[in-house]
Amino acid sequence: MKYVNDFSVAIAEQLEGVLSEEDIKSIIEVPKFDQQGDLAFPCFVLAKKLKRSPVEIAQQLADQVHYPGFEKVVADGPYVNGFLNKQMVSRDVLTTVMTQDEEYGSYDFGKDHNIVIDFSSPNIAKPFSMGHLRSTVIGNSLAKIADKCGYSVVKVNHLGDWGTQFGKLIVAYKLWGDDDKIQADPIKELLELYVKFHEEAEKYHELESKAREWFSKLEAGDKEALNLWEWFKGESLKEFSKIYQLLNVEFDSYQGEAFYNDLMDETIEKLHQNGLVTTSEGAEVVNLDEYQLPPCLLRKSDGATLYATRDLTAAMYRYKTYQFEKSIYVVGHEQSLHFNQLKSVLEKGEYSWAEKLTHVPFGFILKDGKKMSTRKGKVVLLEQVIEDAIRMAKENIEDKNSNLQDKDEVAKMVGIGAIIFHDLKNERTSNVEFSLDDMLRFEGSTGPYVQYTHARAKSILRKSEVKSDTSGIEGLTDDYSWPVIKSIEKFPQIIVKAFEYYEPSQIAKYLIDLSRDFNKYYANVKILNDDEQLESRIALVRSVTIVLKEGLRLLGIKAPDNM
RNA sequence: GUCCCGGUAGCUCAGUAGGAUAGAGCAACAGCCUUCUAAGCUGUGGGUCGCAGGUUCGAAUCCUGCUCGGGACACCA
Repeated sequence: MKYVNDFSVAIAEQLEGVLSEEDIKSIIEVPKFDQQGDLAFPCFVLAKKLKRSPVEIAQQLADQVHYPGFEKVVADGPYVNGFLNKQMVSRDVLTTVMTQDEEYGSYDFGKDHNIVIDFSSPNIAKPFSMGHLRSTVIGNSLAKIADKCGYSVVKVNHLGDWGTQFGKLIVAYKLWGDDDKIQADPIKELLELYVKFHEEAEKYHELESKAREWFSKLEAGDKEALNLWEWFKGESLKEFSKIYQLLNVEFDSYQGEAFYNDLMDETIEKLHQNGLVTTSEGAEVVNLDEYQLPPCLLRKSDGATLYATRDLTAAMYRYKTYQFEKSIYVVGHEQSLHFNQLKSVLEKGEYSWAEKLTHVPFGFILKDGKKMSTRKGKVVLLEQVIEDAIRMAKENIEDKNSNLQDKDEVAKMVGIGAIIFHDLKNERTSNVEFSLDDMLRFEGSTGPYVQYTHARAKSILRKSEVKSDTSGIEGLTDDYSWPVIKSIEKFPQIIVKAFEYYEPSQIAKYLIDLSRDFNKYYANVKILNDDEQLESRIALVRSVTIVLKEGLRLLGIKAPDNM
């Protein structure tokens, strides 16, 4: 923030080169407690250099530093604490936000660069699990954040539409399948077939080899196998698109694994030319000893290609097609090794863009402390959870605001907002225990809390006569508006942080903080009071709505004006 | 066995370039709606930051060892 610059310049003036302005800037921090001021300069480093007591130095600096942007500068033990001029800063911040509106916090450092984000990527013929939800909402949010930073974003849904599971499914279908049942509820039926297959396969091992047989047929282009595959895929996509519509997620490409089938030989051939491929135990592999990694398998001893081959092919295809600056994979953290191998193979092959690949892992959703397993049918269906959330949101509306218009529309925004926010508020990499109660909570640090804060603020704006105009903003000096102002001022930095760490949770946490600050303000200050600061207070409220709405948008959540 | 994550309040988690007195939400208890939406606000209780060393003026944060939990480790994706 620019006030850090001002502070470091003011301090640098007094130090006569003992520390550079850059150094000072990097030392400056935000005090832990409000009463300690807005910016602090700890004097420990200086004490060492000057061989004097830090307390003494702080005292001297505090007496000498003067800058019109500060109300006062005081020494507090070994710290020099600066108190910003509230009137001036608040006027600046509010004017900026209202002028820039939804562009506030936007950057253009990503201009003219493409980012490919691979996310969601559900498996065909399997239900859309909570795990896929994580990939979907994280990826979707990262796409919006990257766009906010100026990048051109390509959102890729790398569908799991190929692999031996289709062999299993075909076998199961032929043995126990019922067309009518599948038509009626495809995902559920296909899942049951899949689960049944694994149950039966434990007793009758020949099922496994039958499945491999059918998958080979599929790869060879067998008519019957292909038709079944098309059918399963079509039904699955119908189901998925329902969910994407609810979550308001869109993709630029649905090129899944099957798309790369014809390019696989070419990939292996290229790697051969680079001299990377060796044969081991009948399989074609790339040795990665120098990276301290196990070898990467490209082709099984029976001639079939593997997951790694497909991902290598996809990476090459994407680089050729999009010339990406970054290629991000939002995939569960259990696949870290796979992506390390992927990157290492490309590095070894001297593909200069290998370093542009980034695996953005996330922890999984646990059930009773363990990973959920599709094979055993131990999954919680996302669609069910979404329905529950919307229904509960509706009940809340009937209960608290039954005169509301568009109840169903708002219930949808709130219910889904709760689910998405719940998923994004925690650090990506931590595993989370599945808890329906937590997901459907609308109080405390939740999406609906932020939405509610936004709706209250909007409600005030509807009641005020003040025009959306910056000329009357004089600035605010009270204690309750100050945390709100400082919070609003931080928004642009939060976006950069969220982008650099690939962490939407940074934004989610920020929105909770801002909402809390604003709710305190709301509870303690009469906003619609006709005095000379009315326009400034309204500007504050308006700025809060702008930031909350934009922040929620970056998470993929809608902000109703009324709830 | 090797490698990668993680262990902070009863529960879920913040604390990301080492800094002042350890922070929220939930749950529990006690308050606040004739005034801008109570999905809110205010207060109370609750902690050997997994354990032990080390580096430092200063460690929840960095290093080492141990321990517990999860994950990955060649023909699945």
